[in-house]
Amino acid sequence: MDRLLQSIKIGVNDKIYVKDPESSSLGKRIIEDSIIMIHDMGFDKFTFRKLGDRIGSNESSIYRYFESKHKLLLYLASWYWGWLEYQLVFATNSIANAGDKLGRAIEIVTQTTEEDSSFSHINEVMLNKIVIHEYSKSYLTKEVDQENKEGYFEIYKRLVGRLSEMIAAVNRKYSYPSSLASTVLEGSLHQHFLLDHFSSLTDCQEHTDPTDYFKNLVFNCLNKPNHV
Amino acid sequence: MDRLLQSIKIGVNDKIYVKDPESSSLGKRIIEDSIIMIHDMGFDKFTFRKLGDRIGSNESSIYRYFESKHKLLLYLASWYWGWLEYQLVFATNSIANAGDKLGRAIEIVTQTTEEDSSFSHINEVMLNKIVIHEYSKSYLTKEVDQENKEGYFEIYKRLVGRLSEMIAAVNRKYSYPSSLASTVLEGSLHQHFLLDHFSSLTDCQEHTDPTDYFKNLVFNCLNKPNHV
DNA sequence: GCAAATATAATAGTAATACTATCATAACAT
DNA sequence: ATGTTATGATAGTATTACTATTATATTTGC
Repeated sequence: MDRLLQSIKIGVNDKIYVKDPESSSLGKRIIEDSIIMIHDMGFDKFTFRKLGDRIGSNESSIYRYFESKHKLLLYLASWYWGWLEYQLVFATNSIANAGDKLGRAIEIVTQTTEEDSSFSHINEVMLNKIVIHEYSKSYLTKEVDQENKEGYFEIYKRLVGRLSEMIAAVNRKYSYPSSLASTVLEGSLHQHFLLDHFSSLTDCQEHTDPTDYFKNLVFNCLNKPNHV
Repeated sequence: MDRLLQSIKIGVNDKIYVKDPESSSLGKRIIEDSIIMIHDMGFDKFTFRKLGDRIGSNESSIYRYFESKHKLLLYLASWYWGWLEYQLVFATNSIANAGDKLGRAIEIVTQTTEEDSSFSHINEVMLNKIVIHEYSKSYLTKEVDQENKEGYFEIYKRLVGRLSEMIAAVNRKYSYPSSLASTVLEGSLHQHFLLDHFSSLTDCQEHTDPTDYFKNLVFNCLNKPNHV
């Protein structure tokens, strides 16, 4: 990706944080290092105290940015989906043919994040792995309905909506565009997880990856099996 | 389901528990009431202390059966998948035609559990909801590879394997039978979750349910779109 | 350049969690 | 009646996920 990314800002719902972490250097270190730590030790073992120790700051200062580690996870996930949405729109915007557009969209949302844009403090490669391993925990809670009402999942829902519309544009008669879009997004995370931990449960490997699988799946569902 | 269920025992890996909960009445109450409590309050807020209070037993006694609440979740999930596997085999065993067999299999694994068999202390309706809301938490951990080696996910893997073979039997040329099988099982849980909490992300409702969606999806992938 | 405002740090404290350890008692089997 | 096993009661521990308070930097306005 190019330098445009340097200047765009992902618009995370401001109710997710107490103070915008993009507004200070401490905030940026909280984001940068929490990504590394959650990636390395997992969300469950990650604590604000450990993060404070690592960045040479105090636990209480971190609470000035996020009221809980759950909110921090919501923030990281929202940022990731916003970033992916940007990639999606950027890469598909100029494609006129609906089938080509959808094919490109599936590539964007299912492929492994390979490169850190290295323009920001955010390591997208690690963040992608965090989303694969931890995203479900952000909504598999008793508070999900309340938090959904407060808009904490807006970006993700918008992304599913975009994919759903691209699916519908290819075949208006297909009955399940939203279910298929949510299956591709969630299923992609799951296939990548299986690849790492349960390889017998997936056919994806070096030569066939989740992208191939999902393109085949989606275009077969839409009765355009030879499109890509 | 019939009385056969009364006498079969689901063979959960015996490394998951310290003492077999099926071997005593306290053990059975632990299972019975933990299902109700996890269903009602969610796995995160559930504790052995609260369970002890509820069943009039002591926290320390519960630890004689399960060394952690994580192991209890693994037990409940294994039991559920074993039970579902039994349903699957029972319902599809006598079907000769590969397409019919697969269709029935998809119905079994994607439909909402509607009836408590009421032969055992286990409420399958609640357990199904627990699996929808909590199953991911049993493997989204840093210990997953170790626990996988110890066989804690055997039954689930066997179930994916069975479904995968049924898929392959319908179309030997299809390249992704395992990925598709895992997508159906995991995706079904996800669609049921969306139905409850993010209805805008699914097309499943009263008249089209996850079963319809996944039958359409699978048979389209296998190029037998008119089979069911 | 200085005071006021704001941001961050340090320290302490709390209720709950997820256990472990020890000892006592109840039930059950021979 | 005795020994064995299961369960219960109590206490204790390290950690977690915070909150509260006070002190010290740092920045900003004038």
